[in-house]
Amino acid sequence: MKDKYEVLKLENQLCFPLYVCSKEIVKRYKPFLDAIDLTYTQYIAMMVLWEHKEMNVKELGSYLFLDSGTLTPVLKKLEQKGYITRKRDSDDERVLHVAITEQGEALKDRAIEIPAQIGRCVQLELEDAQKLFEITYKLLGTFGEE
Amino acid sequence: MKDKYEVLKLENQLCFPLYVCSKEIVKRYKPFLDAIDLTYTQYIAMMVLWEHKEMNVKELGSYLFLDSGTLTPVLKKLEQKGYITRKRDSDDERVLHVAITEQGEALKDRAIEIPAQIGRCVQLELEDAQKLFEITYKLLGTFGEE
DNA sequence: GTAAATTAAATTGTATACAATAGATTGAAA
DNA sequence: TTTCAATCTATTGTATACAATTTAATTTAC
Repeated sequence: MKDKYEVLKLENQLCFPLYVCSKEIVKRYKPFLDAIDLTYTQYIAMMVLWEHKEMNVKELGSYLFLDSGTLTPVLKKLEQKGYITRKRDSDDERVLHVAITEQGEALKDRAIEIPAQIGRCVQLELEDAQKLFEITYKLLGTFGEE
Repeated sequence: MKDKYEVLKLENQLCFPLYVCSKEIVKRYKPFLDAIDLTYTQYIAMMVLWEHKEMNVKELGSYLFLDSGTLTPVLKKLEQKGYITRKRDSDDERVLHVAITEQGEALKDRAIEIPAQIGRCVQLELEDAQKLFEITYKLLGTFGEE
């Protein structure tokens, strides 16, 4: 008879390899991101702003699945570096607008090679990468609902 | 013509949904792990020790993809709680052996329902879960090589 | 029109992660 | 055997994450 504790073995967990893959890939970004003086969290925040130019903290958080507790210090750093501005909404002082600066815009050209560089670091066949992308996005879609 | 910055859009990244899925699932462990007073990192360390009873920090780190910088405080916490012991190897004082205690062993019975509870929280079809497991483990296998 | 509820950010506290370094011990090489 | 290199754990410093709370502003109820 099978050990009833089989379900508690690390190798039988689904979350664990996901957690490791996430960490390991993020780690591989480091040398490339160091070159443009960004952390991974700062990088994904910049990605949203490269695309949308302007956004408040709440919206940005819903894109990134991060709350203000995480974003506030990240955005202050990006402001210090001159890549974004932070300004309160004049109609609703609770809301803080984050907007990309020229300097932040310029950073885009220095970042453009990163996705391909990471692609070369991560040894995954195209088919697997596509499937992984598909499944994780499907899962991610279930998180908003509660 | 397609925007050359397309590759920098958040929605075109593979790492991002992986990173979000990992975080969101780990978050879902919290209420269940709170009930047995473990954090996620403590939980996966205990999983290895439930299975192997005894192990040094280096080995444990290679199972968990964590270094001593992360593990040292985690293991000290588990020792405080009485779930493990930490003892230097008498032949090689550099090595620290971690071993499960009776109390740690007993915790296994309180944890045994957690995998099924998480399974009910995560809305993923069996086929997708299997595929995700397969791909992430394949990827994880490429990390050791460098 | 004002009290109560809600909302958005920020703050606080705890727990990871990890790079880099340090400290101690052991192994290897000469 | 003694010096140098390698190994293992711990420490330090930085940056997340997130729960819980706080603060300030706005909205809703009445």
